[in-house]
Amino acid sequence: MTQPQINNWQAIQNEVLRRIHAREWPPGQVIPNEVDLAAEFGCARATMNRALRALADAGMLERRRKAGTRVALHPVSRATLDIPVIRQEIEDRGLKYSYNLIARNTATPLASLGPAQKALHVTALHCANAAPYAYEDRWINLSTLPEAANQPFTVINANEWLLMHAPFTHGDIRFSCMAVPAAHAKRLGTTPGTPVFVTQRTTWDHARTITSVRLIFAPGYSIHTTIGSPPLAD
Amino acid sequence: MTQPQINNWQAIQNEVLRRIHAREWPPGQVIPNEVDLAAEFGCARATMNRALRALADAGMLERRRKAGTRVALHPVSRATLDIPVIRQEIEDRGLKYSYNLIARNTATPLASLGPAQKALHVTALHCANAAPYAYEDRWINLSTLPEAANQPFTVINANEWLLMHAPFTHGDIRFSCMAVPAAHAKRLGTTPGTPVFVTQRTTWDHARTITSVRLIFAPGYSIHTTIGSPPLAD
DNA sequence: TGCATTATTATGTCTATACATAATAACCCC
DNA sequence: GGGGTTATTATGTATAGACATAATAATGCA
Repeated sequence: MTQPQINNWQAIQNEVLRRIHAREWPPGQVIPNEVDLAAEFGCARATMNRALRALADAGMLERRRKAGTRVALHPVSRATLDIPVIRQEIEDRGLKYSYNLIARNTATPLASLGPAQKALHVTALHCANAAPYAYEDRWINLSTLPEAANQPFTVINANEWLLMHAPFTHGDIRFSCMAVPAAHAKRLGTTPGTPVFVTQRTTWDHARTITSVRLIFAPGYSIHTTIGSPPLAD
Repeated sequence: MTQPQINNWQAIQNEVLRRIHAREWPPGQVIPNEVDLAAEFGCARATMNRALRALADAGMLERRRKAGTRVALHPVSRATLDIPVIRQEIEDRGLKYSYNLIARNTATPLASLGPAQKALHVTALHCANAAPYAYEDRWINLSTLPEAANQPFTVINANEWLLMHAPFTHGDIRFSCMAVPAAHAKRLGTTPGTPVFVTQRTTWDHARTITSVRLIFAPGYSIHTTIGSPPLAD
């Protein structure tokens, strides 16, 4: 069984995937260990490890020390979705981006930023080809970012300014939908009650909140992504 | 500069992340090459490579041969979201899962499955604690999966049967929202026009479509995920 | 000057070896 | 037989060295 001599990890990954899809290794089954597989494929264990680890990262395999490697019972559909800067998202669609600040004032936020503290409240409208694209309702934590108080956010939007001046360590996103409130319907070029897509995002720099933003998208918005990738060889 | 002697890739990754967040390596900047960094950290190049590659996978760095490694200009928020089996999603929330088949018949699908072919059309309702959770509208490609024709889908739901009998190689998901159609409003325990979250998913086995499913969730549904992970050391 | 060819360079990957670590299996003693 | 200790095992990771590859920079020629 030292025949095939596949010695690049992607080819090995493909072969392992093939065996999983072909049910040679059905869900839940423990597959041979790295040493044996490396011998079978005629490669080093490190290479085998690379291939199997990548598949484990993708959710296709489950690995545990001593217990071995098994095919995931529920080949969990793990999708990675990139959340782009709004400008980029619009320009990638070949549309012209524009931005309008609606309001900007200092106040005490409700809850999203954590314990009550002074924050900057910014509302704005992002447009694509002059048509409403998304309404932004943002709170910026002034105790984390005092320099934000000097920013007008009239030309440079808060999203991009924050990315340049306050990179976050981690964040938290929620996707939902709601009936557009009467107050925002006209801005988004629609009528009150129309279903709209909403994303609510909070970002932190270590333990301190940076910003919490809600984006209400104009009707028709959707997010698209993929699971896995089409196999190269058919 | 051979002092620190950090020789595990995760510690190195953290240190690199620290430098990025601390703006020692601002966005867009090219960072030293692997050989130099390995020397600085007192580790092997392979270890340095592992750390930097992981960060590149996470979207924090951009790497190109010869050009070198640079800090991503837009630290693209790359979220990985797991799309679970509905039963699991419901049971994970501590609720009791139940399933009701609504209809099942053979017909020619519209477009989602590709060129017109015979398909099985299944509609069903997923419930959590007996309350409507999601309405499922699914087409199963019978030319790819003829054995699906013999499945009643009365007890075992199509989602789980397909996972067990027809693993997919890749797929495609779209998240959006809409006003619930009058035909489904009652089933979902709501009134026509209410905004509801919708996911449309198509999966393939190599070049052949397996199934295309639309899930209309009951009002209030949302998807939650995170970007990055809270730093260990604060 | 402009274009094609050739060096250079940083990342990408593979190898063989070694040790660390977590988890199970085996064992031994009471 | 039960419970705690030890051995075994598979993955996880680190290392040094080597070659592959892509992309840029330098060079040379018309």
